[in-house]
Amino acid sequence: MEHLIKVYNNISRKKETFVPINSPFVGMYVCGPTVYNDVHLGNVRTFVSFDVIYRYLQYYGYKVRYVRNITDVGHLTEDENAEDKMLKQAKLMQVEPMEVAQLYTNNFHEVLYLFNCLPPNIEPIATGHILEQIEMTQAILAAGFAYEIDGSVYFDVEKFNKKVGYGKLSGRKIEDLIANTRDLDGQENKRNNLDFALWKKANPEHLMRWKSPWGEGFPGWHLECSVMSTKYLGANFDIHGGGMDLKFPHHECEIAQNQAATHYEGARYWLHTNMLTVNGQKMSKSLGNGFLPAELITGDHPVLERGYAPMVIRFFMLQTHYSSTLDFSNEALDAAEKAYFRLMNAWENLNKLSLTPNANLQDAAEMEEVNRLCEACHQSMNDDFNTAMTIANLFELSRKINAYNDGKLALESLDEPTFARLQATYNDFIQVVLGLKNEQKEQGGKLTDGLMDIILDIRKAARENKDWTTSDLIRDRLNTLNVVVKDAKEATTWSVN
RNA sequence: GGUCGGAUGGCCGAGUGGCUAGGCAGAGGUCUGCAAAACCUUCUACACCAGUUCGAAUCUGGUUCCGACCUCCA
Repeated sequence: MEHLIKVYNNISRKKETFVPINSPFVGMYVCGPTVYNDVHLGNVRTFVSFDVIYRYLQYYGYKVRYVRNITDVGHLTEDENAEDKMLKQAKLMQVEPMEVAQLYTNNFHEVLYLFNCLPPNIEPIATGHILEQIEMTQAILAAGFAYEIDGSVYFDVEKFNKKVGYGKLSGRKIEDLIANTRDLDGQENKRNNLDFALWKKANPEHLMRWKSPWGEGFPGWHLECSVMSTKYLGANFDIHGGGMDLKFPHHECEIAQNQAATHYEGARYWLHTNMLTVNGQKMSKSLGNGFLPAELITGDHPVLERGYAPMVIRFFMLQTHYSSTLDFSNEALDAAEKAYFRLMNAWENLNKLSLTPNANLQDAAEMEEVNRLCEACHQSMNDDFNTAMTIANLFELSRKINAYNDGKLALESLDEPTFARLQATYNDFIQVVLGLKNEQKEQGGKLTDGLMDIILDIRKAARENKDWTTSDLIRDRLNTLNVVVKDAKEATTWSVN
């Protein structure tokens, strides 16, 4: 049995055994959002994926320091004015740029909380690390891999490529890049189109500006991640994550900066989550084809037939491996919703079961099967955090659990350690590792429960008298209120849909 | 054009050189006053063309189609 975690490392393009630099400590850095507007669902997917990775690494026994930044320095928009996104939004809203940042940082936190993502251990913000960014720029200048022109400092990609090598992560060759870069505004004073800004001189009207050895300006986009990962995790740490779309140029530039300043590439394992698509097209802020998490929850969007609970959406996302694209459709969400409630139902059933061990009834084959499935949950997570496979294993266990609950299989065929393992594994993987919560739970309330008891008692009496008209009337009327009544053998249960 | 990644049954989606993914939907059955739930059984697969192999959907080469990145994006 293999008990080591394997991860697909984008820098080697291979699945590798995960070996922390300083076990049991693990450092993980994930690129966070730019807080100039609402997070959309694609962002949520990435952070849910890394949330599960964070959760599993901890469950596995590692002491993880999870750092996820907030980018609150704006970067260039695609329009020809090359306007800073933070500033553009601030002007639009007629507020301070930092108010924009605060507003959408709050929104970001609320959304991730809704999706049951654990907060990172450190959430550094770019504007809180201007000094460090100036220092790293100086270090890169001192190493000879950057140059200053007119109050801006640029990374010298060509020189770096000759001496160290550029393009390892994305597999790009510098000659191809030179042939293909476009001319962008505000870049005319760079030596080479490929060069990227470490520090930009601020125009007189630019609101976000800081003093530096090169005059007033603001840091380049790629720099903050190099700086903050180095500051909180060291120059050489374990995992760096982010969306696939950050692979180039963002992460490539980060690696170059890291190497120029510290000689290390930064992280040893580079993990990228794939994109969310709508009708086969990437969901992105720029394309405007995304919906907001709130819209998906309420169903208030033209392409959505109805809303889905946050946990249903989280479950839906985890049914796919993080490295595959995930396409959104009402059909897929409906299927996921049914599956999710089945899982939750089995979970409830499991926690109602209690075993009185009986050595005479124990069945070695049955115990082996349960143990095998429990083991498989670990194995599938060890295999590059394969949540889809883990969920499949949990469904196999669900079938068992339901059979025990129904009496179709004797719970006594298990001995105590096997039953305890089943309970622990099932509870842990759903709750601790996958971070799912039971959405059904929050209904009822004392008064409702009491009223339902009365109603169902009356119905029970009717059924005992074979007064099917009355019993069916009660059930049908409750149904119109979305209350579903189920007559199981022992008792009648109800739930709100 | 360059770089990278895909193509799996009605749908969503894992995985693998020979052995059931899983979920949703469909069919049959058990249970039930009926219904629901649950359980059991079951039907649809691995883009195309070559090659390697005892054996390939899984490896190799080619073809077609699709997507991402190459400008900010998770």
